[in-house]
Amino acid sequence: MFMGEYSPALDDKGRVSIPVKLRKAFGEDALVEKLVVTHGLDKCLMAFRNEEWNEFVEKKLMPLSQSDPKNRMSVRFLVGGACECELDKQGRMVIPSNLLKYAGITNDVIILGLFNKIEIWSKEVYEECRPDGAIMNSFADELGF
Amino acid sequence: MFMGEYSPALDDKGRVSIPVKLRKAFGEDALVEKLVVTHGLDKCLMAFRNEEWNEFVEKKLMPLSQSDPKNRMSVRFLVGGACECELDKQGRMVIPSNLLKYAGITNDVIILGLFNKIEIWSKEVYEECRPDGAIMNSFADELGF
DNA sequence: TTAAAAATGGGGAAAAGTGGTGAATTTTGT
DNA sequence: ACAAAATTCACCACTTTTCCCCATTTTTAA
Repeated sequence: MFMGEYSPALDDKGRVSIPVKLRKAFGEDALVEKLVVTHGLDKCLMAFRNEEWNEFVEKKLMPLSQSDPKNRMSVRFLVGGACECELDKQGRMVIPSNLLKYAGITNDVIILGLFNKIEIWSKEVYEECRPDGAIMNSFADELGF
Repeated sequence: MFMGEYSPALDDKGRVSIPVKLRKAFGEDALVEKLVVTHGLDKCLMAFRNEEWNEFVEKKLMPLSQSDPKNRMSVRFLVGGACECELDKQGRMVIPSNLLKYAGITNDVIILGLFNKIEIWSKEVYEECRPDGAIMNSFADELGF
């Protein structure tokens, strides 16, 4: 289960290092070695473990009717944008330039763990829309706090 | 499984190079050496491995009733437009000029991997209709994000 | 404070992409 | 039908990018 916020940097070679806490999120022994990265909703990227990605593609994406232009665009957005990124021995991965551009990532990065997925943001972009306590007021009751 | 976005160029000789990641998409050892290219839905071309193309033709196209004029047109569009393109030792293929014209391809190209097929776009054309995050909002629930 | 783990920076080898040349085949004109 | 020209095709060589690993710095924990 992914959780938490981290802020590594994009180095000169386009690498982002994935924190060990996230790599260990699915069992202490087996570090995550590979992530599927693609366009996220909002101006960010999302990354999945292979297992989650494959399940998602098979169950949600492949059944979509290709006669609907909107479905075709969605598949292009998600699968056409996807990249299987291997982590090097130090836990870093190279993110393709088209994805970096989409998310507006140039230097500092914010990585969020969100149960089954990871979100990757440009720090500047994320600070613009970072959620604060106020947004929770309408939810507090139904969440049971 | 094809995935990802790539942007090679059409060179002076009408060759487009297919990225190694796509050529390896169906097993590390066996690089794709040949693709069947034909008209795509929307203003692009689509390309298949022989296996996928044959299955598609047999299961979807051949059963179509030839008494329906719409079916006859579909077969002309897909089979009449198809070309078996071999890749050279460097992974490039020559695309017939009628297909280039259909897709409006003159210089820069965008290639998308979409699980069982590859789409080939003119870069200019694709930028005009490139999907963004907004298109996904209506799907978020049903896709399970 | 010290040791271990994690993050960061960098360099070298290998792979992939690109341009180009010569042979072979097809087309054209006489 | 034959020769010349043009186009196509296959492969070679160079440039660029990518990948993988080593070394150093920084952080964390004992």
